[in-house]
Amino acid sequence: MTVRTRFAPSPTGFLHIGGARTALYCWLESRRRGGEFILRIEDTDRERSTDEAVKAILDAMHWLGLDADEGPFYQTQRLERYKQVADELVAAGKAYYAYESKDEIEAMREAAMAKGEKPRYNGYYRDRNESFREDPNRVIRFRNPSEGSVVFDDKVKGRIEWANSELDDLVIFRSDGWPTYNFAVVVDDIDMGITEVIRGDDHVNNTPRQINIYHALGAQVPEFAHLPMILDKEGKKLSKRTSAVSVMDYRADGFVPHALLNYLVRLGWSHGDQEIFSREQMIALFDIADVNKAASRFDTEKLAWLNQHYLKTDEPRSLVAEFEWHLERAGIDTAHGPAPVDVIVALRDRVHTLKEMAERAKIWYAPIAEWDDKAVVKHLKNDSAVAVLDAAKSLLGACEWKPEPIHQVIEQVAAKLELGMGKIAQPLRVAMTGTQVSPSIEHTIYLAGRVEALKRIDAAIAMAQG
RNA sequence: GCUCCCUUCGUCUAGUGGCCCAGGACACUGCCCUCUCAAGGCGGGAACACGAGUUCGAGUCUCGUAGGGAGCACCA
Repeated sequence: MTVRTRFAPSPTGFLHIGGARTALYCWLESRRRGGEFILRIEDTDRERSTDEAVKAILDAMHWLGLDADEGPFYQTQRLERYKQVADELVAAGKAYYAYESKDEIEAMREAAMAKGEKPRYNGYYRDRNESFREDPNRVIRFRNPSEGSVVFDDKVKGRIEWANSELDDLVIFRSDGWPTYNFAVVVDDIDMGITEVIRGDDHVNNTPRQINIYHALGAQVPEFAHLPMILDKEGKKLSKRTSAVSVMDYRADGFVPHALLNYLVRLGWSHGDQEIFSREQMIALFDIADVNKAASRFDTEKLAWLNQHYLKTDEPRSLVAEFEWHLERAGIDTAHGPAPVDVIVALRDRVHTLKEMAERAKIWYAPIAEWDDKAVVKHLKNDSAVAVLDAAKSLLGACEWKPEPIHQVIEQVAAKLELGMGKIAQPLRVAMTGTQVSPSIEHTIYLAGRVEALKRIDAAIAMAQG
């Protein structure tokens, strides 16, 4: 039987980090085993689901490169099917109509709590065999077994056993005519032939009751794998207030998809001491059975390290499109100025993100906005600065315009004036950028372009003499 | 309250009874390299939650304790 996994988000917000990792693990598990990956949108909560959220999730999945083989399927389009299955269950005596109001249910829960018991349905209609009637409170409840226990072997958590006496008769069809989550998922997973249910471990508690529904429906129970949560730096639940949670926020912050994927795959899973994984390696090596049981914390600094790793090692051309997206967002006009690919080469081992790179790239696309006074005083207002700038200017006017020849020019200036590189590079750096920090001097000059570089040297000479 | 789950350096993790006075990575830190900033190279400090038990031997098995988490909805 071919392996089929699915990612089933509810469209009530953006794709967040935890969801992205779940999607990644589902995707990897299906890819490694030559199976299929299905995307399903769980939108039965009509109040909270939105089309914008659906689009945001799809966009994020696409940006990450987690392509689905089937779907997206929408639960709202499968209402008739859920009705049909629920009716079958009622007809077979495995589910029944119940007519308590929400207030009555609430009172029931409070009474149970007061007695120190688990709040649950008291089973009033369980054996009353009431027939269908029009009633605003009409729901369908599943007749959960009252004896024995449910056992399953979770691929992450191990063996879990649950006494049926702990479970009550859950509502599978609400009074508003929509199925509930626990019912819809089971029907969907059966219909879609899902063999591996991989999801967050907040669903562990739902699993026994879902297994009972599988049994009632006479369906094969899939394998389950419940992933531990991802916490924030403080070990608290990830929340928008304390950290970036949306995948697309990470894009805006300048991370590349591969780095995020690599970070996520290592959060809760490992392969010996290996830290860096190409997509192919992830697919070949990942195994859901090797995932850790404990929750883990999201560490942006390690993500940043991985991001820089990919900025440094990826083919620069492959980063251009994403980098241009950031340049545009930073309000930079690239009509004039260096080729973005050259900027990437000059800056990639000096920044951790593409956002930072775009910020630093500004000095080559627009005039120097402000001069760092300390830099000017230290490197331009001294005995040798003017001579250095003059010498550089005349040689740069004629050399081939590439980093290597420019480097030769710098060395010639140093030799001619009998000065160390520090005395040569710093005045030129201030001339080019207005600051004392930038990439290697030959790249800094190269990126400015010959005309602009000479203009900036002239301006610096004027300043040095002024 | 009840049920279920979790617990190795600050963080992510390796470890499936002896190879572990616990290995790697991020972060931090010392030195080297160096035109600035980085990057890079070589070092350093840093952990088996606690207590019993099983065993010749326990991070690894069992049981308790403590701490953390999830769920107990006509939300997914």
